[in-house]
Amino acid sequence: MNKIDTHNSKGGDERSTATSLLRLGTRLKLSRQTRGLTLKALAAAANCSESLLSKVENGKISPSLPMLHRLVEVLGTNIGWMFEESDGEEGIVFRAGARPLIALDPLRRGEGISLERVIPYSPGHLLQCNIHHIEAGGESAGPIQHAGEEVGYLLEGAIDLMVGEKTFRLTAGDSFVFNSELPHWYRNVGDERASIFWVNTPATF
Amino acid sequence: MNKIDTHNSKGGDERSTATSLLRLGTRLKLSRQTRGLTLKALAAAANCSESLLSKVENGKISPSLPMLHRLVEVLGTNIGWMFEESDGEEGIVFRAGARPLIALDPLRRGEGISLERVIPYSPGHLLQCNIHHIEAGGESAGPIQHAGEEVGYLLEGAIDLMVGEKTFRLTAGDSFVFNSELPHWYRNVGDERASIFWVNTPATF
DNA sequence: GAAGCTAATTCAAGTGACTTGACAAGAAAT
DNA sequence: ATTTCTTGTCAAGTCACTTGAATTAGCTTC
Repeated sequence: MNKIDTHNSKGGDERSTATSLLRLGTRLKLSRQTRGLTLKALAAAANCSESLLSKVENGKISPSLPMLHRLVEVLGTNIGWMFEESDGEEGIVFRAGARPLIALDPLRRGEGISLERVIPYSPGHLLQCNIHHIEAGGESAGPIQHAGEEVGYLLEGAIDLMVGEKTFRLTAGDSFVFNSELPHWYRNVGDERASIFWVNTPATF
Repeated sequence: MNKIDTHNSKGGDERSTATSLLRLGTRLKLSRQTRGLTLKALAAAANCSESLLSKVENGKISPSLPMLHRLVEVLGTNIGWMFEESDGEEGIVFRAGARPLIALDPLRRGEGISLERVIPYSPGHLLQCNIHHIEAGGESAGPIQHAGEEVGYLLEGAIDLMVGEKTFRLTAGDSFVFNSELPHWYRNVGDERASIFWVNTPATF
């Protein structure tokens, strides 16, 4: 029996099976998108077809365990996280070092960058918040533009932050605010890892 | 002369023309996306081709004034907004130690607390952001409730954060997120100053 | 162990949103 | 008037993702 959820269940169970499938799919999709991967890319990396992924993400089928395992491996999460119950009331506090870490796809989102998720995914959040860890020499890929506002605080290291036409050299403790419409990107200019606490409005992904 | 920007200019101007075109395009695109319209839909509403819109949004061509007028009309903005210089440019970066510091009224807001303003007060900000410095033994006054969402990160020290019915002990590096409607307050439980990087959506959401 | 089922997986074709390039129609400059 | 712009259209192309039919793998059950 390879699948996650048996279908021997009948009647009332069917529905909850369906929604849990969908939740799994949603999380997988989110993980993928956060990393800037396309279905094709992920399929290649996890050695399966795009089609399969599409169906899994949309809750049409449930992946086999080996399959799911390969997926979370590529995505850098763990299976547990995919099934964690949504954090109503709990999940207010997240401990240092216990937050999910996501490596970005170097080609699409930037070189040597990983995101530490501060706000877990669940629909209805007004804010998006990650700690960007940038290895020495790392930099974000091409400028990004979207609606909203960005605010951040440099926890450690030194970066050049480019916003609009200007470049700013930031060191630990410096902060910034700007309109997301302005194209922006950054580069680690120190010898060590730089970390930025970064918050922005709507998660218009 | 139908276009926005003349091309008689030569040399150095060309570049700025190009970027201003791109900015216009970006804003148009943003307006469209915010409204959830596709190129096709907008094209139909503004009576032009998708292709044209695509080019305008990508700064490949500049729309004629009548065209632009129809666009902003459908999008419900005005032409002026499309060209407004974004206020930003200045006031993007705030240096550690150079941010305005505000001592809270002990009676009304809390004991031994000062706020370091990260986002300057000015209308039109979507976010509110302060670093809360809490002296040893200090605590916020009675619980606060408002609409929106809060996210924070403990920069240094140790605090007890009370949200709803629960209390959490936080140390440096821990983070939290919660709905602003939940009553919340905090207390410094360490021997030294505690600092929290705190972001919230303004009540006007 | 073969027969039969069910559900995961694939391949190939389809769709929707956007882009690009070749060309037509107007204005502007000569 | 003719040449040279540039906006605008049409049709073809691309990219990311979906859908559907066909195949395959993994159990059950005889």
